Amino acid sequence: MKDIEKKWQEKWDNEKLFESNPNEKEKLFITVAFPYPSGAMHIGHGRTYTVPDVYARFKRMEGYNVLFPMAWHVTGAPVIGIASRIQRKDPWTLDLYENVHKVPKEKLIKMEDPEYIVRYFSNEYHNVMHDMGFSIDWRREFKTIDPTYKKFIEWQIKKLKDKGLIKKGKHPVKYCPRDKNPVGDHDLLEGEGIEVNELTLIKFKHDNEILVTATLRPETIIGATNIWLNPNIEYVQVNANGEKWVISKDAHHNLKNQIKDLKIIKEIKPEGLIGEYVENPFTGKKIPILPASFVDGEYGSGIVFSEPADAPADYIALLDLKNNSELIDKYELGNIVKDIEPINVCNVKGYGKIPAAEIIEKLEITNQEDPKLQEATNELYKLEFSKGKISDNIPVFGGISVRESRESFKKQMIEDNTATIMYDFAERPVICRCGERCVIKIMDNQWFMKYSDPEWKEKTLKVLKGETIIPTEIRNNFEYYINWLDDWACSRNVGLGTKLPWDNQWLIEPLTDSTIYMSYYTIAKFLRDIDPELLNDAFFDKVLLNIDSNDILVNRELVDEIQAEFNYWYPLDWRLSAKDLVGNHLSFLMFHHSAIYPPEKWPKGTVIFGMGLLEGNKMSSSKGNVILLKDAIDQYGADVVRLFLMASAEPWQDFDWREKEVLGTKRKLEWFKKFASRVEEIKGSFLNLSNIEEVNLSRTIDLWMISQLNKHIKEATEALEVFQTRKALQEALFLLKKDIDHYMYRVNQLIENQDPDVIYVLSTVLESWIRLLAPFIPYTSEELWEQYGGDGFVFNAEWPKYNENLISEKIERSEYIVENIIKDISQIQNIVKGNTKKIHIYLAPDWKWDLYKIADNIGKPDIGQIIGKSIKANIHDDKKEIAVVAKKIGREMTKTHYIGKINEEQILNDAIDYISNESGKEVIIHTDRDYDPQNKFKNAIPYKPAIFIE
RNA sequence: GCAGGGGUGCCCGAGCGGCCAAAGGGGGAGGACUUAAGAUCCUCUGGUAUAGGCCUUCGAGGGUUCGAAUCCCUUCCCCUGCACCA
Repeated sequence: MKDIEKKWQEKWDNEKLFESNPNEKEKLFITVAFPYPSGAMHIGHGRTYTVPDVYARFKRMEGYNVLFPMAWHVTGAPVIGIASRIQRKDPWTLDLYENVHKVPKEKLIKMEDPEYIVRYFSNEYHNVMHDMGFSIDWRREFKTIDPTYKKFIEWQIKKLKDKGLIKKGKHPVKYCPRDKNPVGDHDLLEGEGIEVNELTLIKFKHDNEILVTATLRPETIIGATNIWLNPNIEYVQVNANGEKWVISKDAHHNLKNQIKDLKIIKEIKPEGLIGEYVENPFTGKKIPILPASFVDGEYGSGIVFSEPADAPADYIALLDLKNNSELIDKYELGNIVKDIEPINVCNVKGYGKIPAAEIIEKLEITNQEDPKLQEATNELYKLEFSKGKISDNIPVFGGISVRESRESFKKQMIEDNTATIMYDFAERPVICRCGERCVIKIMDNQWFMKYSDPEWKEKTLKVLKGETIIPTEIRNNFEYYINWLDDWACSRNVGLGTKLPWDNQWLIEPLTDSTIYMSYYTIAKFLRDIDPELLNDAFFDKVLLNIDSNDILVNRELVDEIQAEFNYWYPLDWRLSAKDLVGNHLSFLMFHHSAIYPPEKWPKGTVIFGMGLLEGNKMSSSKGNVILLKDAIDQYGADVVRLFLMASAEPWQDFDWREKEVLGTKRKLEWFKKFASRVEEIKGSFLNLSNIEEVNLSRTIDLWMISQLNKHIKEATEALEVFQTRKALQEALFLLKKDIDHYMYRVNQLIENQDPDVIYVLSTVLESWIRLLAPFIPYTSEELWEQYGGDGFVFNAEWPKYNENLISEKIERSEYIVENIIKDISQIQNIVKGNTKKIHIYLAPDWKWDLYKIADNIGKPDIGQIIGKSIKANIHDDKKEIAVVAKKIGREMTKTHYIGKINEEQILNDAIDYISNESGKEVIIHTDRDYDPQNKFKNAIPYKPAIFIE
């Protein structure tokens, strides 16, 4: 197995079969999203890259000049994190890379260098892809940190900036203060998937300082009855742009990343504030500061205002306090507390004036420490947000939906400088892998791609409109995402990558640097030999956009050649990628193509992939639940892996790697090889497939086999055209094999006699079959092709053509009738259980065929009409019998379509030995009622002869 | 919550108005071959029936139709994505 793989790899490489250059043939350019090589390649990746390879090989056999390139996306931050974790000897990371990614120890220590990591894995990817037999033109391979590629990216980003599609702004990110880095979910020890909430900070004046409260519901400011402080946590006074804010100490830890120069002035004792009054900035009303234990110092600002009508926590805290005489006495709050009552703010169906009170009662919450409080808050929050309205008694906003009013309140208060925005995690804790508590940091001076720009969106939708999307359902997703995409932060301050040409402190974000790189493939083989310094904007303007200038530094002839190559291959015919990239990468691709290229260079098709499962569970490197592709190849062979991956699911469906089924696939492949040698064995001499002796077939079963072959070729071809690899293999391998099994079983006797027709049929099947499977199992196919006299490489062979004339419905029906008779006989024998000797088969007389035809013309089982027309046509004398048969045919016709009269007598005589063998009885065929002791002849109808067993 | 996609026989999955008791795998049962095992091939794998039939089934309920797994409505459940991350 290994030997054969090595043998063909060498031959393919030596012949440079995969190197594609412009020629007179029709071109086809196909790419898959390039991998980010931060780990070893597993079988999930194997599927991703096998699909385009199969398609590329198929299309080459169809006569296209196909370009299938590959490169490595190494820009970005993850490897930086990995490298530093390896440097830190983080046990989890070391274990992952040693045991899951199987990096040898001596290489692992070198992975303290992020560039080494991507070098190591891209190299490994390359080798595994080579072993898989992928027909990649490796001359065009590159990494996204190559100096020449960086030049291309600089050109691209400048183009977008010139077009006004990039702007400055700021954005909150999850951030680790110790690593001084933004963190993604994969960088977290705890808190994966936790969302970031936008909170409104509302400022309540207290003397010369401001108590800053945080809320998700700024509209409830109208119903604020008091402020809650937690006497058990630490508070500080900080300087915020000249204002003196009071917030919790923990809040300062987070907020100093969001507000510039947020310096602590002094510590504040919360006890001193309790019982004091502050001013509601919206209403001007004075409200008291009161103690509450539910207030979380880590969340928001560590201070909240109380709106007991709609916030269950506020409501219960108020009750708690009213009943807590100890606390009231301690702070001397008696007079203050007793007067506080909830103020109605929202109305929502199903609740009265004080929704918070009702939900607390419903969930049986008894105090502010109750964990169910969260549930109550969430439920009411969602309900009021989606269905609530501001109460009519409230001026200006009365009757407006909660959803709308929230924005108005927020906007107005921010304008009045009585509020501002902050961000916080929806839940806690969020811990970085380094062990540090994460915060939300506002990255300012960020650069953004203006994906919100309506004109750009519109143009992008045009790109989408011109594309074929497979599967078609995904088109809706694209539309949705393109419309929904907001401005995208396209600059980063850590990671590998290209710097922003006009703002050197920033790196270009990795999804932004990989949007039109498919164009780079077409010219990469030239650029690798050119000094990057010569690759200025003028060069790319000329090559990619045909904008001429005197600034081009590269030799003009070469520039022309490069430009011609780009124009030959572009636009991209197919882009393949995984589902999770629909909302970003694949949409960005459309955005950027629309912005930079003219319509004739816009992409033409996109295919979306599903995920991989392993024995029914989600595949995941970080959880160790993967099988490395390398190991799979070693264990089963590349062809088996390819075959399984292509056969078990369509590309866009999730496939499930199950060892039992992989082994089944392996057996099928072995069967195929054996079949080839079996054909030669039957022939008894050297089998030369390029020189099959023609014969004239006459037996139904031989014609049937040829018909099936052509049918399967047709179906497989049509399926492959639209990337249905599973369906294609279903036809080209499994169903065809089933038919071959059946055929060989049927002609068993003839095989022994070396019947020339059978040899012809089998040779013809084999010859087409090897070509049919060549895109899927290239090694096996080349080997068999060579062994049985194929011409040249099967790689270059012509894709098998089906002959529509050889696909015959009547032939197919004939075999169906034979099989049905055998099935019916066995069924009857099962029921009667008696001793039987002979089987009589009665064929339908001509007039019943006429009747079937009349019924078919009517088109539906309308018995009355069938009888009427039949009598009128005078097909038979006995009108009663016509009625009986019409009823029968009426029932049958929906199941068995009329396909014209066929010669049942000949068909059954052809198969009489077979039927007799299968049933173990003597078989007699009758065309009349000469011998009909049980009156069965009358049961015979077309396609369904009557049976009598005696 | 919003958006998209699904629920099919023991399991995975095809089918998306009548050839549907429902392709193809896997698993199971029986048979042929073999000293045996494996591999391979054949048959069966919803129920029932002494003549090829009948009955029940494609998440649940209702409807359209001569006819529904397939179309429409209602309902329950599951999966994926929701961004600054490749």
